[in-house]
Amino acid sequence: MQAFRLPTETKYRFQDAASRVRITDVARLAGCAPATVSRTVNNPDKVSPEMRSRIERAMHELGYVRNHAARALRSQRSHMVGVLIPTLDYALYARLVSAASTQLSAAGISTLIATFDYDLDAELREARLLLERGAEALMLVGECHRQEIYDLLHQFGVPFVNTYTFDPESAYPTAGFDNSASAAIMARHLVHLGHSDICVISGITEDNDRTTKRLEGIRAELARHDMSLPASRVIESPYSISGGKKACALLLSRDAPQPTAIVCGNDVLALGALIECTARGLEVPGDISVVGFDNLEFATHLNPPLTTIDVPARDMGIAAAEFILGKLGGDEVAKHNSVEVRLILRSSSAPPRNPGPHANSNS
Amino acid sequence: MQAFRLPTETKYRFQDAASRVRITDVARLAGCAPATVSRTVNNPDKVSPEMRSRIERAMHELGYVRNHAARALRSQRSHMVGVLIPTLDYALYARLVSAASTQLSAAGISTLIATFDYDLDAELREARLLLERGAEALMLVGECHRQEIYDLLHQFGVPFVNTYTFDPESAYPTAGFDNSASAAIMARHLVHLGHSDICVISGITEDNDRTTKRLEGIRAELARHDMSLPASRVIESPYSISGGKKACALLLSRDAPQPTAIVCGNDVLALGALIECTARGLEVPGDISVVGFDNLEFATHLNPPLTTIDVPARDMGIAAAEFILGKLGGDEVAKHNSVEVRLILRSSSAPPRNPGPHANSNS
DNA sequence: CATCGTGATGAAATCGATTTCATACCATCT
DNA sequence: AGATGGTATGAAATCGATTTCATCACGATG
Repeated sequence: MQAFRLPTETKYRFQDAASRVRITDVARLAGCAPATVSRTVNNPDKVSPEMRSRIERAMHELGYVRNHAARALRSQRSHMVGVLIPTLDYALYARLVSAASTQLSAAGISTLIATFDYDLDAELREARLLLERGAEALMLVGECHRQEIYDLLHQFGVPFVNTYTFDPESAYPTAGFDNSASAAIMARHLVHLGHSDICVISGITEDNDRTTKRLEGIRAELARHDMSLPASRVIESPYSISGGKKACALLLSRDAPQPTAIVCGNDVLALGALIECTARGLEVPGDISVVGFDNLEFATHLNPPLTTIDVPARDMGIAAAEFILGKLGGDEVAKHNSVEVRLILRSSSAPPRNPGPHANSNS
Repeated sequence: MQAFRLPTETKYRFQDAASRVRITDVARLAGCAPATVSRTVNNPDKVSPEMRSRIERAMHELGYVRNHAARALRSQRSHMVGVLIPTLDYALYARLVSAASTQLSAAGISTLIATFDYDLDAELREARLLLERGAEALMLVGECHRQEIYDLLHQFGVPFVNTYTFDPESAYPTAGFDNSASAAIMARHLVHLGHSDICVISGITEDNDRTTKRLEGIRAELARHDMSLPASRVIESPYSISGGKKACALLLSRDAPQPTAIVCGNDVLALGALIECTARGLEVPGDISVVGFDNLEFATHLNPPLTTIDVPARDMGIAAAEFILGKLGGDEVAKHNSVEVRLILRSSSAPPRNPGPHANSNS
């Protein structure tokens, strides 16, 4: 019985559909060798015009579509890059990926995406998977990754870039901004307004160099003005509105003197803090200033509008994509690329009722 | 033995890195045939325990990573699915993708992402690219696509699902909700409150079945109450705050009697409308009701909090992923899957000053 | 005791395009 | 005329894993 099983004809329609048009089919119809078809696809000017048009007609007639796996296997080029981000469920990350993906697509490169929800072990697993899938380069977020990721990247000889961070001193390419300096700008703003009792609601700093550096930046700036930031004035919270509310409540209910300003790790936390302050009958910015980070879309429309730091996620995505494209193209590319963050002054920050020693009229 | 390895040793480190460990290297070290290594990777229980552990040790020692292209070529399985969305720069799409990607990843499937910025021709190009890359299935948004996409999908025998829509009558699988019915719910809500002068700020309806259906749903519901929706009471606008403001300004400045309620295509437009109304000294909802769609995170925190329709994007992503996984696994799967939208009553909607004939106390 | 079935393994074919190398042709130059 | 070079094309090797088919050993069965 095996003997006469009619080859593929009688099998599932799956097979049927799967037996797609191959390059040899095109070659046969066009009356040439597969190599010539390949050339018209990849190096059109190496083929004579008549032959080319004949082949193009054949391709069109048969509805030929290249087989990527075969192509990738032989040419060792996958035309795909991997993007590895904590989550897509945060506007700036989504925008970063969006911009990068669009940029890459214009260069004929597809984007493989993977998220790891801030779990570095998951990140490692996904990285391995992306490399296995043949990603020619990787876009990461931040500098803090499992050492194995760096090892793998090295072993595979795959270029990559750490986004959301900028550090000319780093051994690894970066594309982003200096988290420490940016947070310091905000701290300085508050100090200049005359605040001396400053609290911080930070994002979770464990395994996260961006949040860690922002906190460091604030601490350093305060130290520069002879102010300290004791542990009791800092609370870490996941990036959520309710987290911001809870953290704010905790800070406000402590014995310590009431803070006159709260620096939040991002706008979402700031929104939570704002809500909590309002609920407690505190006026913002009259009784207390609240500032954020990221300049999310809603920040302008809050009541009061939120003072924050604008992070140009789109530019970052483009910069990262350009870096990767350059690397893949074998160009000389700057190892570190920065995008510009800006302090956005709105009305959620103002001088405290009793300005401190560093108060500054022009801030 | 070093002597033998001269070739690769002395080449560029790039080459070095590129000449990755292959299955034959593992086989050699483990003293078996490549086939056996392949089996331990893909069908561990077809290999004896001793052999398996020997091979696993060898793989680990050499840092073996499968070559996806070869694997895909031979097995005709890419373990990748494509996701084709208008933009990642909209919270619900990002969330949809995020959820789907996570779900797929858990099943060992990677996500290829492509965006087309609402340009159907770009969508077609990207679809072709995704299929060329070997996507085993496609996740689309809406039902309105170039016919060629459906043709290609058919030709390739690739399963797909249209998300963001639910229509048991559709010839193509859907995973989402009934846009028409959902918008009708909102219209009904306003009618029950007693509104009779209702305007609509719709998303762009060209090439977009979701926006088109929402508008139809509103129109149908109004008709059910003997109310019409003349063209002069509808403005289309891209999904942006400024678009919402402009559209709202236009509606309010027309000769027609002032509307008592504005239905917006999404929360972003509603926010714009809200801002415009406030700027004109209109009280919401006292003078005019404004309602949105999507229940974006900020909607609760607006002033006044926005009445809207909650769209469970995460559930949709999961449903779509499950559908695709089922299809790929050869399971029986329901062709159409719906997720539940809910009317979220907040304080941006209220009865008009002079309730119309359909006013209803319990709404 | 011959036979059969079963499970573990190996040898070799295979997936579909790219790429190297060879060839044929024609034009140009000495 | 002969040497040279460039261009268009074809034949065949190749990428690295999977899969089919064959083989072998071993225990069970009639």
